[in-house]
Amino acid sequence: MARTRRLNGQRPTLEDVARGSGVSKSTVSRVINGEGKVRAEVVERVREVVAELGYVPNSAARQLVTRRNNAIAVVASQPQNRLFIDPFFDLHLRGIRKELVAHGAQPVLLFLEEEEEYPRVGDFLGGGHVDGALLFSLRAGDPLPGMVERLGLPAVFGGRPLVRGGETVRDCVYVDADNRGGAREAVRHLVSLGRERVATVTGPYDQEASAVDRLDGYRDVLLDDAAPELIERADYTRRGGAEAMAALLDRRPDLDAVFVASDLMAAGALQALRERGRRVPDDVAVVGFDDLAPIAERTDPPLTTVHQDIEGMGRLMARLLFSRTDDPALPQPTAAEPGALSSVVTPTQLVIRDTA
Amino acid sequence: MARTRRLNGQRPTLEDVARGSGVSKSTVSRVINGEGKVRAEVVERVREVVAELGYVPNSAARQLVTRRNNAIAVVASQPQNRLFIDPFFDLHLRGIRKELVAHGAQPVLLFLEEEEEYPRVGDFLGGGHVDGALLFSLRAGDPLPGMVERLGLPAVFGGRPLVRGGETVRDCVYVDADNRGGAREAVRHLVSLGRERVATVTGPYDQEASAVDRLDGYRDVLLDDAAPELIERADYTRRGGAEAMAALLDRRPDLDAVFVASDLMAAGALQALRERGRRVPDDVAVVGFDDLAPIAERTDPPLTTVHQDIEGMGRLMARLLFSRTDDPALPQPTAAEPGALSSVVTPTQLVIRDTA
DNA sequence: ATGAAAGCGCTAACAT
DNA sequence: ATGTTAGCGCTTTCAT
Repeated sequence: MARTRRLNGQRPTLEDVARGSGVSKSTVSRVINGEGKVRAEVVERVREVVAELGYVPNSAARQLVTRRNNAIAVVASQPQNRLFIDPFFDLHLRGIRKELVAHGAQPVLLFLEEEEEYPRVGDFLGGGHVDGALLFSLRAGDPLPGMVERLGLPAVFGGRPLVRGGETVRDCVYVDADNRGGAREAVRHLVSLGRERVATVTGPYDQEASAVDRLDGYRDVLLDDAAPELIERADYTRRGGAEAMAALLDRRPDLDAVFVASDLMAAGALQALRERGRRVPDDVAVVGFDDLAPIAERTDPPLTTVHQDIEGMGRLMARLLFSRTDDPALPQPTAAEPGALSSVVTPTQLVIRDTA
Repeated sequence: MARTRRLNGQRPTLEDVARGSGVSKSTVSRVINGEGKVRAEVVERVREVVAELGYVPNSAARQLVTRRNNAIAVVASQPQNRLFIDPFFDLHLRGIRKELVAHGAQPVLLFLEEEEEYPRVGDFLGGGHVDGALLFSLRAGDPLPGMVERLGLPAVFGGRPLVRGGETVRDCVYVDADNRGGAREAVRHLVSLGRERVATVTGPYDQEASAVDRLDGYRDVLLDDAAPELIERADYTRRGGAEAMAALLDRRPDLDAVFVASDLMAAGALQALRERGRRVPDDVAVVGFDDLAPIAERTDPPLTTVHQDIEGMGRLMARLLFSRTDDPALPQPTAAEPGALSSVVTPTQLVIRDTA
């Protein structure tokens, strides 16, 4: 049965569905949005026409009046391939997506690689395409926190954003692991094993808060024993970990333990130790950080490391965001008062395997 | 200087900017969209107010009238971690993003993992959020081609979509490498080397067109010599390649060459050959497919393989899409006539290293 | 339970 | 060069 059809090649609108089913636009709208208060008979007829016409609501029109569109931006400002290589990112994103999808929100991914992409992404975020944003893997001093703040876009960060030079991010909400506490536990474990010259391979502490915090945790425990030559900075990559380990061994051939601030770097460090003929853990005890199964369980020997619930942190970010976007009455927590919504630091846990 | 400000906590609109700078909405709109025909003096004043108010255009409102919003969806329907592991995806996506960004379009990534995500993604794609879609890594029989067709959304596919059971994708536009030709060249090379029992490890030819095509290329050359026991199917993973190679060696210990349908699988195959004590290329010559630098250049020995310009294919997809979205006057090439726009098959090239 | 009408923020004729 | 006006497709009072 050929009902009213759009002949002009345009997509069908609410109006078309209304005509096709002999009711008003309001009624169709009610059916689409499942508002009840419509006779079952009418509901069915409208549904038929919707299917027949292939009608899909135009969310621009809808957003214009409701101010929402059920999409959440997930933003990562890091070179794409760095993200793809990193199992951390995979897990984190998985957690985020699960929770978003469970809430019926469409996750929309945005990658930022170049400096000049910020304005365009800013326009996108401010343009009403999304109800909120989840941002992570930011560079130090990233303009993103300031941008979402200015836009008044509800946002939650993964990892405490590291501010650089001047501009302070006022009340940005973030989810982060207890990096400092985890590092303390790792180093205390090494000390409790009787190790006396505990070195550390750090992350890029000029770039990432997690690296700063893990180094601070190391210092908390060792205090004055944390000699500068026992500390070597690397970049969270496997190769960087190997090189840093080699440098440490050159400077302090007598070191008997090392806290490596990520599993990936620890894998590199183990390799460097092997190449230098050091036995692990007999000569040198090693503790990593992250507990990424594909790495920590497969190193030789299996890695003692600090566990963090990465997927859970992703889910938490999403839940925190929803606590804001779901109730528009809630005030922006950017005000003086932090509101019901504040940052969360999740616990870590030492997982003892065979390297320490 | 305190000009007119929004006091109600809402985001500023065109109207606010107009009031603040003492001109009409139209003029502000012209300034925003850089249409010229506005006095420099006025332009400057408007720009000031825009900055002062932190005005960002609401693209929902804009989309409603222009039908465009400068965003392109990039859709991958594969388990997220499969994508992240695969260097192919990284390169492909890089090419796509580069071209999109060069055109001033915002790439918006959507991942599909579960069956039940399709409706939501369909609503998103049909909801006017994006001007077009670039889709790749589809599963066999994926509903996506049918969906975008029905929505009338301009789309270009990466890799020829494999139809399964019934529904044919009418005139879907895709970019694909000359998989069949490349495979032919690879196998011909092995034959020209004097190899007489050339086996093949195929991709999942029940799932991906590329696997079908590469197998067809192998058969094209060998004709009746392509005995069933010389053909072993795998899944484009390293482990799968190793297992398939082992199976082939069990069945035909006398094989003297193998065409492996991806570099990742070839890496696995080389390992299996080594474990079985076969020398490469002396005992068994090996040719791969893809020419992914991080793999092909680092295998031992370096891999002879079929090169395809993956990043270029990504860029091409984007360009093809723009040729459609840029000129709305152009008819949908879904009509009987293919129009100026049709699929592109890009050439491949044999890269001879040390395994054949 | 249903319809009529207003309006979300913007652009695009059409005036001037 | 600038302003006025009429919608884009939808939701949402407010009537009925």
